[in-house]
Amino acid sequence: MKEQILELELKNSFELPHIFDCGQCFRWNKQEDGSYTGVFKDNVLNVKKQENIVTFKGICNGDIKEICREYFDLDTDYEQIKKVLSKVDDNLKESIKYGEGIRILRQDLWETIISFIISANNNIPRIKKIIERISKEYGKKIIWNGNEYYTFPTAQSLSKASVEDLRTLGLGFRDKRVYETTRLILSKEIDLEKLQQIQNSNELREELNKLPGVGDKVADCIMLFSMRRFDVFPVDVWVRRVMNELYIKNEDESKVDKKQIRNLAEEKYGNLAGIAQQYLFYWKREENKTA
DNA sequence: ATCCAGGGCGGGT
DNA sequence: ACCCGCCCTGGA
Repeated sequence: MKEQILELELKNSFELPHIFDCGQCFRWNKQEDGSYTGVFKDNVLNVKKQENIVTFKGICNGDIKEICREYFDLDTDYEQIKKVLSKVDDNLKESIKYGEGIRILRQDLWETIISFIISANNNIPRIKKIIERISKEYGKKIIWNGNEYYTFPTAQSLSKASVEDLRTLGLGFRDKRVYETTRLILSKEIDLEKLQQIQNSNELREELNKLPGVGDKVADCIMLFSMRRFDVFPVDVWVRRVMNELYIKNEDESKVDKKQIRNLAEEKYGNLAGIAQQYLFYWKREENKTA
């Protein structure tokens, strides 16, 4: 396939570090020039922003313009979303100022399910390494600019991996979860097409919970990052920390109930809770990095 | 060396 | 319903 290039003027609500470091994706890597290169579906792309001009360049399976429009969710008006969320309170307003260029990518459902099963009780560098190894072993190779990239494997392809194979790739105790989830999806015992049609988020979460390795937090990440469910509010340790600091103020943070946090988020942020979560997560997380 | 990292599971009340 | 200990691995 041939390289394609797309240039767009994107003034607001599009900042690469905000998009790629807010916790939603694992396969985008920062380059020396500040641009990011990543693999999604059958595409390899480099994205660079200079002034207000964003340049997308790479190998695309289809029209780069359409692919980027969808993946980067360019038809959604984040200025409007931020305007609404800024009115909630000063805390959220502050977090939005910090991560004003965040966008929720439209990621592949299957890849997101497996990726977040791997994320359980794990750290980001290792999560990324494991996903790269899985892709290298079971994905499809794409060569671009003399470099090798690997697509995330299909369920069909990943099903060739035994539990032992997965253990060898470093998944640890998550090996069985990935193995069994792959089978449930491949056999359509859990039918991903049908999942998309479930409107009610609580109902959808219960369905996702049937997959081994998918509890409430992972299910919420799947819904937010690959199913456009902006109403869900994934509660991980960082979000629990920031919500406790801002609102709950319990002296023992570990005692704060996750359900209490979800209810609070729904009450405050409504059907935009998931986007609020991204601003809060990025804010707290980056603050911690520099501390 | 010991602990922990973007949880989930299974076995207890 | 809650509660708790345990789970692979590797980097600090």
